[in-house]
Amino acid sequence: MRKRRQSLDLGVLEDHVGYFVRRLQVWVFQDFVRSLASLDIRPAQYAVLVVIEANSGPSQADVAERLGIERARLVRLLDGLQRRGLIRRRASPRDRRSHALILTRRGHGELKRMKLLAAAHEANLTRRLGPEERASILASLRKFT
Amino acid sequence: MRKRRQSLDLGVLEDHVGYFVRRLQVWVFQDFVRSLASLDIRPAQYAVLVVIEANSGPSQADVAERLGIERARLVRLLDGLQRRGLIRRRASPRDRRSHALILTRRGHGELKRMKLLAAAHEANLTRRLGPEERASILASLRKFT
DNA sequence: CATTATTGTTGTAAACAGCAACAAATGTCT
DNA sequence: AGACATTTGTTGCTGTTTACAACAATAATG
Repeated sequence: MRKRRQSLDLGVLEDHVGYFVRRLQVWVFQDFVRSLASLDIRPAQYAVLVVIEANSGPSQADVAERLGIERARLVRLLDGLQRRGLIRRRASPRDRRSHALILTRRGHGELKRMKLLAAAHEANLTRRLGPEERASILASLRKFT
Repeated sequence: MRKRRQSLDLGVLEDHVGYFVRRLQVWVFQDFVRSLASLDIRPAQYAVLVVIEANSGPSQADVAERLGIERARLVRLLDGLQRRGLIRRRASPRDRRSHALILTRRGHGELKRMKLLAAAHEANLTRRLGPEERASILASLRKFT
């Protein structure tokens, strides 16, 4: 039998929001990755695709700012999505520096499947937290941003 | 004047707990790092020190499991703390494989100062969220683990 | 026009996470 | 007791994420 070992005391960590936020974040992240593994999509990629779909030809700077990721990182992230034929960088009509991001037809199709799996992931979380607790957390977190 | 640009639509991201958890986590992490920058301590290091203080001579495996970090990563993290004279790896009396982790006198002193700065960071968050909202989030997140 | 700011991009470094392997020590089972 | 499996701390390697600095092209501003 395994050696019995009671859980350690967290000390003042018990009063730090950051500690628990991180624990939940890790769990959510891992479950999301697992849930979308068959499509080989990670959370950041999913977020970018969703935001591109929900807006008409946003620029890279727009997307980066809205999602709170660095412009430099978004560049390489989009490179990957473009290589896979999910998005296109169209020339912007009014600003020759910037790109208007759009989903390809294939991108739309894939995103549709991603959303199904993402919803399943969200259901996992609901099962783990209980529906009202999840709604409560969601409402509280929304107020933050 | 800056080009006026209204915020992009988040689309279905609005219904994903993970998205908002990440946003909060990033904010908390950055504010924590900034708050403890003068002591050159990062969140993971702080958590380890707190847990060592709150328990009597825990093993590395204990701490790693409790904090959800990998044993391998904890090794290098402890190397750094030991080099700075904050902790010691005492020989465990009952198991010659494992170490009993303890704070040095200096570790105790430094941790005391860290706690003050960490409390200030927590106050930042409270100011940002409001006291009752923070309490609500903390309670909800605690239930998760 | 001259200057300043923004956009996309590349490069680089650090932190962080995951996996595999290993020797030493302990536990388990017959 | 001895054979076998497991645990502990450790090292190495591979990506991923984050941060920061620089740059050319273009746009905005005085």
